[in-house]
Amino acid sequence: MKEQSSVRKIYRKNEHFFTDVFAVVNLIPQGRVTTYGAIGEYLGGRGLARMVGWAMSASHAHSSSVPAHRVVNSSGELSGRHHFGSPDAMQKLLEAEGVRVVNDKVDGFKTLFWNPVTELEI
DNA sequence: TTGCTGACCGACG
DNA sequence: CCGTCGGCCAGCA
Repeated sequence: MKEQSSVRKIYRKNEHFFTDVFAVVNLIPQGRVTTYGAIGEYLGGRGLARMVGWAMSASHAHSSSVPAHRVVNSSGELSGRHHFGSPDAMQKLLEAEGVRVVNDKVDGFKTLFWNPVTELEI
């Protein structure tokens, strides 16, 4: 039984997806980071990572405070830094929370990684 | 409809 | 570490 696929159907052409992505991102604790894939996995299963990235680009227009800087790729790299106005804005936001960034990569990514799938367990 | 493109991911060589 | 490939899904020409 693949409950994942049934969950995924819910998000097919469903605006709800954006809202849920923003909701999860808002749950990321200060000084912690998560990944596009983890959020996608939590919401509907594998393969939604690109959708999450897509939603994040929309978060800019959403104007409400979505801590998008706490979302990095699976390698801990700041792949979305070019969408923050200036190329180093994302890094500065992270460093302001005590997250060290070296070479566009989160230092101690594994330790700081906040996984909604296991942390939320819903 | 096809065929790209994307703030992605994992496997493989 | 690097490049490639297949998978995922929405939007657009």
